[in-house]
Amino acid sequence: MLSRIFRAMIKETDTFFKMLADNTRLRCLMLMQAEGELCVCELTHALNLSQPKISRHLAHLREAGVLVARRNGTWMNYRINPDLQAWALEVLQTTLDGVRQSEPFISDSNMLGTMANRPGLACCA
Amino acid sequence: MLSRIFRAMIKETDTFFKMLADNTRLRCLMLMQAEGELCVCELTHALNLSQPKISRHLAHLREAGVLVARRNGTWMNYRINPDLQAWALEVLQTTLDGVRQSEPFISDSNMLGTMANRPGLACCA
DNA sequence: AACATATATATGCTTTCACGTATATTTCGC
DNA sequence: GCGAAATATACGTGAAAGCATATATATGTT
Repeated sequence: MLSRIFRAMIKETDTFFKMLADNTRLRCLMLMQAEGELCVCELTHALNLSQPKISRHLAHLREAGVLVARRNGTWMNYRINPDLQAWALEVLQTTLDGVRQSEPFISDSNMLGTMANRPGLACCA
Repeated sequence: MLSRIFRAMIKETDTFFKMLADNTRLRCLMLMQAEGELCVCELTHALNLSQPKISRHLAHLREAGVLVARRNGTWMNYRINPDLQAWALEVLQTTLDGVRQSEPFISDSNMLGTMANRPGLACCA
């Protein structure tokens, strides 16, 4: 079985860090690193920012290869690209461990946790 | 002995990544992570870039708390701030491990290695 | 003090990037 | 097909950031 041979190569190393160099994008990434797949409305709610703003940043992250997207009905689910270079994935995890106990991660995480009608967590489950 | 209690706190997490988000700065940082302390002329030679360009980026890195500087005669030696948060130091090491076998790190490292009259490595040692 | 070396800063310019608002697109249920 | 919900994009604007060139500062030597 010739499974994934090619990793999602980010052209330049600094491109990866450019994606982490914006607070909105970083908050989104940290939430996804912690929670896995999230949709636009969950991120919009958690960060309390406008939908276009979130959507545009997610598009950037996707174009850069940092995120992958999966459509589920009207929802678009984004998650960190599992085919990123190993060192890049490790950087994300290390960063999460570093910010886990501090703002804005705590608030974002709480907002997400208390969100009503999350698409993934069906109301009737 | 009340040694270092306070770590060099970077105000915002994304500020740290902004510093890594420029190719010139990243190349400098990777060299310093690998080699330790380096002076401006060594970096200028290794990256083959203009002195003002290197100097300005080092100043940015210093202002952001990512680097510390030490004067030695006419030379200014820069090194990665050892008081950075642990996760930030780990990110730098992980990144170095990730780029060690690829360009531009290989070339930069070679250029540094073959540089004549390096200030640190005295000619008469 | 004059000079050379190493480094830092200033200036003017161009590009990149993030933003808010408005609008378009996609999908689903009817 | 139509309306509603979720998401994406377009447009105009302002701020930030990088660059090259020129120049200033600091240190050591004579």
